[in-house]
Amino acid sequence: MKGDQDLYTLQPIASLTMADQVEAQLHEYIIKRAIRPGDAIPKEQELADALGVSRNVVREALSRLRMLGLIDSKKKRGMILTRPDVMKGLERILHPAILDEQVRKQLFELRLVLEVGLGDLIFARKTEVHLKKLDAIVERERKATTQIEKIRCELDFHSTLYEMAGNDTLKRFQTILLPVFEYVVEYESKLQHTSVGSVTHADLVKILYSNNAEEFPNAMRKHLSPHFQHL
Amino acid sequence: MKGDQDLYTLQPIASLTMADQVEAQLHEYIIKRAIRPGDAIPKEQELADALGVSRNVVREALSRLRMLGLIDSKKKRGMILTRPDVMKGLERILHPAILDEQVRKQLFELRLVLEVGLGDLIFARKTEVHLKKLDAIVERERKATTQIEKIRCELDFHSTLYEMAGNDTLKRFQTILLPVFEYVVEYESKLQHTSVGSVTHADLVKILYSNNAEEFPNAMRKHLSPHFQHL
DNA sequence: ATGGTACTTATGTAGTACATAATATTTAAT
DNA sequence: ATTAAATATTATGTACTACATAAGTACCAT
Repeated sequence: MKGDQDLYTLQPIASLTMADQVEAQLHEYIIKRAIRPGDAIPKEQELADALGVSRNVVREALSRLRMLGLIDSKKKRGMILTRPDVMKGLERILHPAILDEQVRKQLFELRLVLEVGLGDLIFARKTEVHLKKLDAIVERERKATTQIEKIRCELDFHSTLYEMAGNDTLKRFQTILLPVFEYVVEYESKLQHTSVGSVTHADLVKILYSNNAEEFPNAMRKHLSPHFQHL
Repeated sequence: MKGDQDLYTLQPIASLTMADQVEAQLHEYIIKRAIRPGDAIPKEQELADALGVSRNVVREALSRLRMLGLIDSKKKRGMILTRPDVMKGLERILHPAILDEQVRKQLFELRLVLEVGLGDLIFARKTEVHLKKLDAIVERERKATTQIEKIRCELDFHSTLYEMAGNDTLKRFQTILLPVFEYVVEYESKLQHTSVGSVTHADLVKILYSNNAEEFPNAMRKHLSPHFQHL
């Protein structure tokens, strides 16, 4: 058709609801004014009046910010800004069942990337206690008879690595991603027998006992190599 | 009304609002029923009646889910489930100014982890076009005179690496994290002159031209070593 | 001062009414 | 009869009011 090119100039109609706009404005308000956690923000009715919308709309916008952990509200105290919880939004969405197949795959790749790169944080912060814990898991895995027990050890081992990294945000991220991983692992196991990588958990622990951070990334790459094959 | 209750039995009161509970229930409803994107969900009034709350409350809950990208709503068509946008919630929160200092630091560490571990995805998906693009950036950087131009090249280079990984979720994640990085880099630059790592961008490109994925993680570690020192 | 009482205030919830836009239905026109 | 226009229908979006509830505040009595 002739007019097709012209169509590109058309932008998707904004069609933002009032609540959307109010949310955006409040967000900007918070950021621009550099409001510190603990500070109070205007009352709902004041905001409604100032913005020229109904309190209802303001509440919808505030409800979203509250969900994100940006604000907290008490009955009479009004609303105060809180330290936003970075991972809160992710928690609600990252449920394997409602994720696109492709996104699931991408999140799984993200996990591989994280674990390969995790080395330096671990080496910087590992303690004897951590290493002993890994030893125990490896030992438990060696004795494990059932498949379920082995999988549990697998999860424990890698979770402990994230713990050792001493980065709460990262650890939390991993926890949120866990169900996605399980989902993908199950899918992979149907695809082919997940051969164990040439580097075992025991090998990884040995490297961690040494102080040779250089070896870690490639060791982990080899450990995860069965998964990398699916790229 | 009656006498006082035993204080020991008092638990940290949850004090969930109706909207909170409705949100949780709707969330569960969506997941349990395995509703596929495109499917319709009941009307607001129906939900309100079924849950025994006012439509107002239902709307607050729906508003949150809509913000997360879980549902979409058109005027008459009702509401339909959509593919949730994994990163949407993060986008709104990850503004450096409102983040805890510690969280900022942790996110910056996350970036280091990501880039060190990024190698295998890049090697699996890199193309000639990508490599040429990196060449161009390195060349631009070599000729750069101002500090600003150099920093821009720095950002472009690393952004391109994420692009090469061919993982949209990951790329998006990096884009969202960018402002946080800038914030931290500025902070670091005050702390001490950010000496360039012993491995340059040109060195990294050379490795990417070769097909030796083994070298990448440690090369990147050395490249980023000035940042790692702040651990 | 201490403790209680009543008052005040801001959020939370309910309910009604209407605007708006998209669909469905009916009517009109060629 | 098929198409086009007008109309009715319906679900979301917005506004407004009213009241419940909890958390401060002030005031009072002992």
